[in-house]
Amino acid sequence: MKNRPLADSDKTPTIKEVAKRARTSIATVSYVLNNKDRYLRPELRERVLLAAEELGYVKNAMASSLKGQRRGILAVLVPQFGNNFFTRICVEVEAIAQRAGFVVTICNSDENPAQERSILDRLLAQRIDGCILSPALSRSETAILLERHQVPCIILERTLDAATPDFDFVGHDNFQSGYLATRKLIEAGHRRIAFIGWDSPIPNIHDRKNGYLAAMGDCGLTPSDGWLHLDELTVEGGRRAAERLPFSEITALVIAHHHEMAKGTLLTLQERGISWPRDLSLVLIGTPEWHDLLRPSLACIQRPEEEMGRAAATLLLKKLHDPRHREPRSILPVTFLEGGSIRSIS
Amino acid sequence: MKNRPLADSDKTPTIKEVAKRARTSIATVSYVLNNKDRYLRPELRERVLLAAEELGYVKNAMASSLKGQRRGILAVLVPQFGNNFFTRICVEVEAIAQRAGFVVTICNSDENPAQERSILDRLLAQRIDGCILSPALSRSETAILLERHQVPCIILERTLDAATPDFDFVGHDNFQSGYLATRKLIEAGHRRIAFIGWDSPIPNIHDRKNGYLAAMGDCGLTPSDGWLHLDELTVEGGRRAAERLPFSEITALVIAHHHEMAKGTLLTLQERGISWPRDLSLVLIGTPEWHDLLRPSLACIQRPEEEMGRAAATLLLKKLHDPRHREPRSILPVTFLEGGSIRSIS
DNA sequence: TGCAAATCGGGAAACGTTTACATACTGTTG
DNA sequence: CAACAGTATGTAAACGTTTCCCGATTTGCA
Repeated sequence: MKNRPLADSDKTPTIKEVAKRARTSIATVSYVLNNKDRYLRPELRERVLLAAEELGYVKNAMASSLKGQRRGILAVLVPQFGNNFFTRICVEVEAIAQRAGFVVTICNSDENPAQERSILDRLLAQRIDGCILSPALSRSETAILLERHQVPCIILERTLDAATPDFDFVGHDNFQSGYLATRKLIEAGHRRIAFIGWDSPIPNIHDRKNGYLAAMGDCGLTPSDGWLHLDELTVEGGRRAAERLPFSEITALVIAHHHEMAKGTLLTLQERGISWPRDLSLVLIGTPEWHDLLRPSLACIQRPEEEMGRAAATLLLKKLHDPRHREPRSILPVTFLEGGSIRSIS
Repeated sequence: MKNRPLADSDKTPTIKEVAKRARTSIATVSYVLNNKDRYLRPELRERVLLAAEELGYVKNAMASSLKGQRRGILAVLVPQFGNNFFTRICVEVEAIAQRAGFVVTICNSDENPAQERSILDRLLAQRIDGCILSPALSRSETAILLERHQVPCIILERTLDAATPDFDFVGHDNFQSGYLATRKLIEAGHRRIAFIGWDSPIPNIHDRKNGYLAAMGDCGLTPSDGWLHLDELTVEGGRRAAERLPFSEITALVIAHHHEMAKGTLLTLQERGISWPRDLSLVLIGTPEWHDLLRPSLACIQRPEEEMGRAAATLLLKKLHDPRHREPRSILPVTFLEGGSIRSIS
């Protein structure tokens, strides 16, 4: 038995064919299918529904949004799709958007502004209803373009470069994460604390470093030369930074990024036989899946990915409903996750 | 300075306004913008391009696909978006689709057929150009609907239930992964090997178990009662399965799923003081980020996620170009990744 | 000079919807 | 029985493109 495509046409049927089959007009079909209230004999309504069902009719969202209807598509544009942090956020956004009847296109700019731009053009062409944007390199161009084209837009996690019009923003507290990580080590009695971070072109990433410096300063501590290393956000970068640490001087380390970079650092420590917390106490910013599988487990600064995803998505939905809706920048707090990687040396 | 929306309208301009500004017709603008070959004075062409630029014109993809053009959207519909395995595939698909000028909507059915169905309706309404589908619970309904609506469709990783028309397929070799994992343990001298897997409603998942049984059988070994445990694909499921293992009997264990389930199993082992490979040799199916961070590191069966993503995406693109294009089911092989979790007991 | 071919450009019909408006009945009321 | 409210349905104009078709101008060549 050959698998025949659709009822009696060879392409997915239109409203017109439904109308014909139900022996009525296009308009009537449209009214029924969108169940607008309109005086309609129940019998006719039934006939239309039946015809649509029999033909396997599926509304053409393009045609209907041409006439000014909602598009049905939200976009998420992130700089590192592979990074757990962003993946977790995407999962949450997708779930919420789905419940609201949208589909979500997820795009990866890969920290590349040119690529971000070309994606943006495609998204604008698609006339997406709204966008959650975490800009590559913090450039505001993309956000401004979205605004120019009146696409509701939430900036995620990364602040924009210039003094651009204040966009809606959802992020986490980078400063606090650096501060808290350092603080926890200080509270355990550490004084000689190093810091490994991303040599990033993104301004607010450096708040982690600033948090570290502030926590040190608040306790009257000054990092020596060679305690603070910034490098690439890769396994290699993590390795290089780790290799530059003066292990004889320091007793603790803040690893400011959980993704590839932390992996490089930890591998290097393991290979050099530096074990935690015996030789070095550790706090990691971010919560990789494996934080509690390592032995001893890793103390982490947990960022609220799920909450961020929810916050961004619901804020976007609100703006869809009322474009003038504004909310104060929401900078969500981080929490400290106990682990066995801190040794008390009081 | 107030941030004025667009050049001189308050909404994103249409081709008509570009035409007016360039003092020519809509038709001409369309020809220029799509650079179809048409006899056109270079001067006019310039004028059109300039006008479009000045107005910030962005083609309306909906209108243009209404007229039978390509839609510009591919879909990926997976059952576990949060699972690393699928995430890695999605990353690759997205990258390839992007290079081909598409955007990708990624949807999560969350192993829920009803949800899958409702997503499907939305995707059909969007008239997506093509779809990569990894069906929830292996039901073929979704795939059949896609075919009925003539949406090119690649089935990913999970075979469909009934003897449905043969769809294009990209997956990895589940049987081989179970077989190889077991085989490696046998080669290291183990005879009493247990297996923890997912009590799954999906048929081809059980090929891993079958691979395990076949490898045992091939070497004249028979698993005793209590060596094989299937449970939920969650941390809890992994814990429960681990707790039922007869540790006094067995010397090795195949953990058939890397995601949450493996985590539960490993945590339980750690908590009960069973260390690998001293007390128990381990092979894990799947390659979590942390496989080489654990000490000793974990021997893994590596599934070719990147390759699968690439294969599925390029196959889909080929089918877009020629809908009759067919390729044999591609079942990609797995590889063994050395690790410190196998003890030789020859 | 004449005329076909090449060059250049616009008019208008589709694509599949939504919706304002028009039309046509049926009671009910004064 | 005229008028009107209420009920029930259809007509047709948009929405923003693409592209077929046709007309007009220029060029090349006999």
